[in-house]
Amino acid sequence: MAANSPDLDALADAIEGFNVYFIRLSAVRRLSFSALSVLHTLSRVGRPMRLTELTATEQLKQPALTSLVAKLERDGLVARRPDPGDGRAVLLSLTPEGEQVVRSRRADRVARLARVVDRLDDEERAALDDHTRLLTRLSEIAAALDD
Amino acid sequence: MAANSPDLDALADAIEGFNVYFIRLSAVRRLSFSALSVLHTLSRVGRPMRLTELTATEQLKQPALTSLVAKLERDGLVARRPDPGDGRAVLLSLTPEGEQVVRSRRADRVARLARVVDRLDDEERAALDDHTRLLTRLSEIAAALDD
DNA sequence: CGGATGTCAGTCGGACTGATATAA
DNA sequence: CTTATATCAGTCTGACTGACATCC
Repeated sequence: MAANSPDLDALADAIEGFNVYFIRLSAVRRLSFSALSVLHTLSRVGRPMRLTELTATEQLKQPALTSLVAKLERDGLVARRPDPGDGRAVLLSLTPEGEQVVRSRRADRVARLARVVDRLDDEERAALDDHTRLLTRLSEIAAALDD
Repeated sequence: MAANSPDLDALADAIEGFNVYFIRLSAVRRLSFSALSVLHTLSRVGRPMRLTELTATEQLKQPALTSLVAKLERDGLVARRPDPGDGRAVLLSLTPEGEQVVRSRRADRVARLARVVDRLDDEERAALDDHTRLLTRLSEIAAALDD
């Protein structure tokens, strides 16, 4: 390992260790991991999406998404309407209730983070925003590499 | 929001965004998420574990672990032997082949990280080890809070 | 005996593949 | 006609609950 390069093994371990804690899902309204992921993606993208578009980000095939979205629609979390410009396609968007689920999950995670950050010392806490920026940069680069 | 406190919403978003990228599993040997998680836990803990002990870290009930471990044993990735000190219990450990699976997954992730880190500028790259330390601190605190 | 550990049996949801309808 | 989008049908894996055998 080169002297001046970052320790990627240590970083990978740190990420994995942190994920073990961060991922633990407070089972919101009996929704599956995939269901929550769809809600989250719709929220993050912020505009109506097609089923096919979701197959790219979710790890599901089209038929699985069809039935998953049907369930989310029955539950009142997702709205489906035909695409006015393309008779084959369906446009999916979050209902207000669906948005509420996403917000509530985010709030849970922030509350969890707050309890952890509370235990940091002042110096560590001061470094946290830089940390956030770097993490965001890594995500952006990673997303760009996937194109 | 207080002026001198870190932006937890931004941090939560950054973590979620990064996980979207980092979690994507290269389907190793047709192993399920749960199966990989068990292998990973056994590797991380580094000593034989009971089924019951695994139910605490994995998000599975005992019967599910029984069949999952049975499958892993058939596949030669996990070894089961009776606990010499307790006739009810079974001790689970990774076989060399199981350890190889974990190593290979780690290597994949490090390689992925390397491609991303490559695109950072010098200043960002220099900050990365501090980043790792902070992330590790967060995991340790989070783990301690769960007791 | 009561509590802990693990397994067995039956059920169910969620995902896959392959085939199909409809529109671009 | 070919391609894209979505859905339907059938199957299978993986997880659950509840009952059970075994050992502390």
